[in-house]
Formats: sequence, structure tokens, C-alpha cells
Amino acid sequence: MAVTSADVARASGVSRTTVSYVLNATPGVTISDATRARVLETAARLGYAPSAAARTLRAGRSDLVLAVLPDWPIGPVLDDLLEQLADVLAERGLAMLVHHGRGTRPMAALWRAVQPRTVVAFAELAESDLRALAQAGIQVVDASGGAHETGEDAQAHIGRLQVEHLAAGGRRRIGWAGTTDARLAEFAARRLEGVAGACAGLGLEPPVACDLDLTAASAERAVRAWRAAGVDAVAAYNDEVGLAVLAGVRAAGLAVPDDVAVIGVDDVPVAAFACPPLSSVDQAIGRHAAYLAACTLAVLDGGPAPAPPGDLHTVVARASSAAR
Amino acid sequence: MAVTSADVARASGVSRTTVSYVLNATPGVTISDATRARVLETAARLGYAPSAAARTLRAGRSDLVLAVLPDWPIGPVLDDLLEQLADVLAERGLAMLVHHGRGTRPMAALWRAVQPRTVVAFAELAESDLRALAQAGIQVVDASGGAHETGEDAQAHIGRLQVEHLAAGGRRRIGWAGTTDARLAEFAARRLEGVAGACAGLGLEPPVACDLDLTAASAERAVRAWRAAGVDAVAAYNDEVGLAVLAGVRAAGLAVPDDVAVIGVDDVPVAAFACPPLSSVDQAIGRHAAYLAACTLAVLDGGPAPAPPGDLHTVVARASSAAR
DNA sequence: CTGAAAGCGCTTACAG
DNA sequence: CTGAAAGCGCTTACAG
Repeated sequence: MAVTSADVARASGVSRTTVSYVLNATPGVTISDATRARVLETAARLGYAPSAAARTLRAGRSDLVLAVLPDWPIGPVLDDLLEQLADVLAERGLAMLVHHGRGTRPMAALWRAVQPRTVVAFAELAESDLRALAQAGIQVVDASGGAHETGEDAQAHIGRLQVEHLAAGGRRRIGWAGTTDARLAEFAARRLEGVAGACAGLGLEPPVACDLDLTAASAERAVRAWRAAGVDAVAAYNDEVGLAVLAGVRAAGLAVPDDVAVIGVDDVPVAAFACPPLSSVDQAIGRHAAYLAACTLAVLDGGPAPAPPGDLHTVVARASSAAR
Repeated sequence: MAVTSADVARASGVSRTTVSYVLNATPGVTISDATRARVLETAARLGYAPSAAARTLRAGRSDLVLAVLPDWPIGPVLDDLLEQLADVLAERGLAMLVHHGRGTRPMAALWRAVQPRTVVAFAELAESDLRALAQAGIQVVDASGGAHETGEDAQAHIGRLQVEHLAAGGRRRIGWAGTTDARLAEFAARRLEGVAGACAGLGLEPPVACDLDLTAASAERAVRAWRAAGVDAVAAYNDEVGLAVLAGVRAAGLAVPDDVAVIGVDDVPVAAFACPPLSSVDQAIGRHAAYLAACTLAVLDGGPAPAPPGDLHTVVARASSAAR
């Protein structure tokens, strides 16, 4: 049914070898212009596209890049990042296969089955998987955003930025608004560490941590707890949680930023529309994506690793964290 | 390097045929329990996983399901849907390959290269692609959300629900808040059609359409235009746009819902935290995803198509569209 | 400059 | 109950 290289060969009166040489522009072989033109024309006319399966079997590796996602929900940030990465890879003729780390079947089976060219790991991989990948010669791009160029954990760095901004605005007692989503727990813990570290560094008391789900009731409860502890500023896990906090403060009859300042993370468009507009930490996702794409290409080409993009995180100050 | 079925055969002292029979539990062949146990144990011990490429080449089709996304940004709704679909497929040993319809290379090359088991099309496919897929025996699941069970276009249906809700609250002059994102144009047009149709059906004047980007300035401009036309209610393309409208109304010194009512689409968590809380149209994405997964499995198994899930869309009424 | 042949790893008639 | 052999579509030494 499908047209194969043999069909193209037959139709253009040459061997499959020649077809392969022409279509892959194999370096080191010279094909007469007439033959080349004829093969190309025939291939186009027949709508020939080489079988990925056969190529993979032959080459021992596919044209697939496997993106291993963590078990947590993909927010708009990671979403953008994946899209941009897929675009860059597509330009190189590579398709991106997205795998949610649901643990449904062992990673080992997956990468063995798919024989990806590269694995881009947004989640930390198990030791055994890393060993196995290394042994199979599949290189791994670490996109878990672990280390920051300051040597600090990148997530902790974000938490630190939040606290430093709040403290610069005259706030002295910091609350932390985490999330009850268990899948985000590990991630949130790293943020909270940064928050706690920054408080310690600034001589503030340790942060008062509350986990919210995205309901008004849970936000109100958190606000009461913070209030009881004398909290005058809240660092939120992300903008969604931050907006929940704004609503909770309102519901408790208090005012932002007069009673409590709030800052989120991600700087989603909606943050600017809140009342009051929500301060946030921008993650410069475009530059991050470009860097990640460059890393992936470097791994593919065996080239040198690109220079890290410098600091990607900046505080976007809005009314919700105005200085008092 | 990688362990093959030949390795397993050698290590367990049988032929590759037997290994294949045991591992695939091929129906119609009987293998002695001793042999079966030995092969299974050996395969596990060696960490054997069959090569997807070889299987695909042999079978003429892969264990991949190709999800063809439209060119528009993936919102939280589609995002959820994809994740759930991927989970269901994973349980069946199928991996989902996501392809953004960027038109970077012709679809034809992609499906030919990948030989997917099924294509789940979230965007409408070109005639030529549909023909080619049919010819290659690759079935297509239409997930573009085109037809609604009422016979109405599903997107138009959502627009209708918005207008009917606003009109039921005593609003007489409807504004439409679209998006300047060109990738969403076609989608938004179908919504607007539903809005216009509902207005006509209710004897209201045609909607006053404005396209917004997600900035306060553009929202303010739109609000002024609506105001000049006497608009007292706005149906927004989605909750993000709806929240921008809320901010624009505030910036114009007007009040929601007293001067203008607003309703979005998607019912994202943040909608409930707005001031005032934003009304929305819930898309019951979980049920939609389940239906889509069932359709995909039905196609894979050649079974009958599952019953459509009934009406998935419901208005979530909040303060932003309170009756006047 | 071009072609015949081998082999990637799998499954499945076909023999025994 | 088990094995030897062919073939899926490709690429690449190796001959000519």
C-alpha cells in the first residue's frame, strides 16, 4: 500500500542503493545530475516518505526525542516550554514524544522500546534508569531545573526572590502558601526551603506555612492562621495560589496590601487583572526554552554545552506587594 | 548492547520463535509450562524489552497514537484532556505522540514515517491527508469537537449558552470579547456565530464584537467601544479574556455586574477568585476526555462507537453576571 | 558512477 | 510442542 524506496527505485529505473544515496544526500558519493533529478522527481511524484521504523531498526536509534515529564500537572509555563522545544526539534526532523512519568510502566521498557535519540528529563530519573540509558548510549538532557548558576537550587532561588522583595517592602513576618496537590509536594518543598533560607538570612522569623487547595474556603482558613501568627506578607507557590490568597484575604475582611502583601510565581497574564494586581516572579520561559533547546541540540550534535542564560527570574512588582 | 529476543532465546535454550510465542502469549499455540516459565524468567532477568522499531516494521503499524493538535495554544482544558487520553492509551501499551500542527512539514510525511495506529485529530485535517490516511488504513478519531449532539456546532453551542444566560438575567445588548490571537481566529469565529445566532433568536440586536489581547489597555479600549454601543453584558472567549474584561470595566470606572455583566468559558479555578467572581461555562473536560478515550479504543478494537456523553456544557453562574 | 547483498529485531506461516 | 526460514524497509560496506 505505502510506497517504499523499492517503488521509487523501480519507477526511476535505478537501484535502491542509488535512491538512498540521492534522498539522503550521502556525503562521499557522487551521483550524476540526471539520475539525481530523476530520483527526486519520482520520489516526490509518488509521495515517498521513508519508514521511520525501518530507519530506526537499521540505525539502532530513532528520530524521536523523549520528553519525560514529572507527575505533576503541566502549568502554562512548562506547556510553553514544551511547545517551543518541539518546534526547534521539528526543524531538525525530530519528533517529540511526551511521556508523563505516571509510573504506569517502567521507564526502562519505554526507552528500550522507542530507542529515542535523546531523553529530555523534566523530572529526576531513577538511578537505575540513568545507568541503563548511559549504557544504551542515549544521552540525557537534564531539564529538571535543578541547579541555579549561583549554585543554589533554582526553585529555592525563586522562593528567596519572593521573600527579599517582600522584606524590601517593609514586611517582617512571612507566610508561605503552598499547595495540597501531592504531586507538587517535592517541588513546593524546594521553594519553601528558599523562603525559609531567605527569612533566616534576613533575620526574620521562620515562615508560617499553609497548604491551600484552590477553593475560597481553604484560602480563608489559611488567612486566619497567618493572621493569628501576625503574618504581614505571603509568598505563594504560583499565581493561581496567589489569587486564591487574594480572595481569602478579601473574604476575611482584610485588605491587600495594607494588611497583607502577596506575591505569586509565573506572571501569568491574569495576575495583572486581579484586584489588586498580583505581584509575581517571571520565569522568562522563552529564554529558558531556547536554552533547553540549545542544550538538546548540543547533545545531539556532540557539540559543547551552550552557556547558561544568566539569571532568568525577575520580580514583577504590582500593587499586591506595595511597600508599606 | 541492548538485549534482543535472540539473547533471551540463547539464554533459555530455546528458539526465537518460542520466545516470541511465550512473550506475546500467542493464542493457538501451547508451550510447556516449564519452557514458558524459563523464558519469562530469563526475559525478566535480562531486562528484555522488544524493539518497537522491529515490531512496527514487521506489523506495518506502530504502537503509537498520533495526536494532531491545532496551531493554537493549548489551554488548561485541552491540556487535561490530552493527559487523560495519554493515560488511557498507556494502559493499553500505546504511547501518544503529540504533533502541533505547525505546518512545519506536511502531515503526510509524519504519519507515513511514524505509521501510527490511530490519529486523534484535534484540528481539522486537510482533505488530502484524510484521503491518504484512509488509503493507508489508519483510522482517524475526530476530536475537533465539531458537531454537538444537538446538531449544532459545539463551539457555537457554548456561545449560545453564554447569551441565553445573560439574557435570562435581563441583559439586552450583548458584547463579544474575542481574542487577537490569530491562531484562535477560526475557533473564536464559531463561538461568535453561536453568540450572534442566540441574539437573533432572542430578538436582540447583533453582538458588538471586540478582539482583546491580554493587556489592560486593550481591555479598556474594548469597554469604551461597548459602552458607546450601549452594551450591558459581555460574553468572553474564555476566562482569561473574561478576567481582562473585568479589569477593563474597573479601569473605565464602571461596575460589574451593575453596569456590565461578564461571562467567560472554561471555569478555571481562578475565575472564582476574581472580584467579582467570574461566571463561566464549564466544559466537563473529564467526561469529554473519557468519551474521547473510549472513541479511540473503539477505533482500535473495531468495536462500536460509544454513546456520546450528553450535554457537557453547563453555565456556572457567579456574581459577574447577576440578574439586574 | 551504480548495483547485489547483508543485516538491523521481530513475527509467523510452515515443517517437523 | 518446538525450530529454521522468510520478510517487513531501510542503509552501507563491498564489488564492479
